[in-house]
Amino acid sequence: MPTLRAPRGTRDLLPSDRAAFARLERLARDLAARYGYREIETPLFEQAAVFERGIGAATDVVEKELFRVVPSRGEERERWALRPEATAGICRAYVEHGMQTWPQPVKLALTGPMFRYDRPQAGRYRQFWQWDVEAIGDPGPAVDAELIELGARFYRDAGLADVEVLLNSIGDPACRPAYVAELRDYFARHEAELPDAERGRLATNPLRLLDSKDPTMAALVAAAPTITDRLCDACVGHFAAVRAHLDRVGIVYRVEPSLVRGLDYYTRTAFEFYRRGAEGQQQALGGGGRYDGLVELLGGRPTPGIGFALGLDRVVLALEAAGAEPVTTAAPIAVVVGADPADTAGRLAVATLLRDAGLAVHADLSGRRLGRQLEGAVRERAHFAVILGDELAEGGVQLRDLDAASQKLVPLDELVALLRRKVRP
RNA sequence: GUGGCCUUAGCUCAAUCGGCAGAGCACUGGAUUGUGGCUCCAGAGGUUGCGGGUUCAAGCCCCGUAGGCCACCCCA
Repeated sequence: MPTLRAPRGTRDLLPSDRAAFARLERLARDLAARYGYREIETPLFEQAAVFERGIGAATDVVEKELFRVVPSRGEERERWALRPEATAGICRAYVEHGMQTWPQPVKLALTGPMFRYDRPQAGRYRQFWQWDVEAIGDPGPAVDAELIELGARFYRDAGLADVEVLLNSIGDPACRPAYVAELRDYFARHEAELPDAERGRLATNPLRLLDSKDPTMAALVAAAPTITDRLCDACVGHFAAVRAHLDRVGIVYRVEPSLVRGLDYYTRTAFEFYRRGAEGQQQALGGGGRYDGLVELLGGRPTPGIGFALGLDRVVLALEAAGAEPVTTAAPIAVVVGADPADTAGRLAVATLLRDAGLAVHADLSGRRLGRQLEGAVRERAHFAVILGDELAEGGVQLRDLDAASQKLVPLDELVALLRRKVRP
């Protein structure tokens, strides 16, 4: 029989990994609530058109990385895809459920797996987890700053000190087309100097040439016209106001004129979070931006919006790299062990009694001798062992304090009260 | 999609020139039938990623393939 394994680019989160994720998810949920964002859940797959129209058919995410879903029978004409990100699906839900009639802005948050068919690499998986936060219906600029501050707080509270905010404005329909045309002209004049790999982008997406990592491009990019100088008055005003708001709440950021985002729906504000010193690798810890045209693109009324997505896998990785303490799972309060290895029913009954009282209790249901059972209890980091033995005949058990290495005989019907008192002094 | 390195027990790794596949950790059991992380003993655990080839003989050499890691690309 061939070895069965998790698909390429996916992974099992074993309890220790899962505990680290759970901690981040708890933090995300708490912060979302504190900032007035409510949780939403959308399907793991959508009609492919949601992404093709929303994200843009010419983007890498849609063109190369979409996981298409083909049903084995029935509905063959449906074209579905696993979600590569959350924003498009959330905006689809906004339109579908008439959220424009809710008090604006509609502030939503989602935590869950995303899927991209890409070659796996350090910190890059085909199934990965994001915390996604969206504010739909507020043109900003204050909400832009609020959202960036929220993202920065998440990293700080998670224990990552050296996260840097990169900020840019990439214009809007009033000014970006002219800029893109100018940029295309500029690179076309220098076409001979472009590396082969980059030349194809001249026609498809000249903006992407700006964040090329090819060192031979550095001088060319540095001399290229910048969007910052070509923004229309409205975008200039918006960008300045976002910066002013960020300054006011004490967020340090770096304006990065070459920052463009890979999804077509972004307008004006664009930002990314990087570990300091790790820029340039595929080590973005998160990113987001404004998408004032997206809701309309998906069939809704013209509605502004802004959001970000943080990669939980990468945050866990960054925490490990930073030498953070591993997250430990809660130890049981007590382990029920027995002198008669065969009496699993007795141990199970006493454990159930304690669990009825709300205590976290493990029962050693193995057939091994008492010494081994106690050894196991200690290794589970339990504080107490309830030892079942001959005393049971008179309705008593030994309650052993594993930390103090002492024990005493207690009547079974006082065990719950006693343990509760010790656990919650 | 492109390139480089790698793959032996659950994990980390040995195995001389091509000559009987091993250790540590972890796991299970035992050490005078009721007491601790230690110690000692034992057990279990392998199609050496997979498929071919060369050879009397392949973990080792050759070809293919899958997977992992790293980089490009892209992004989280």
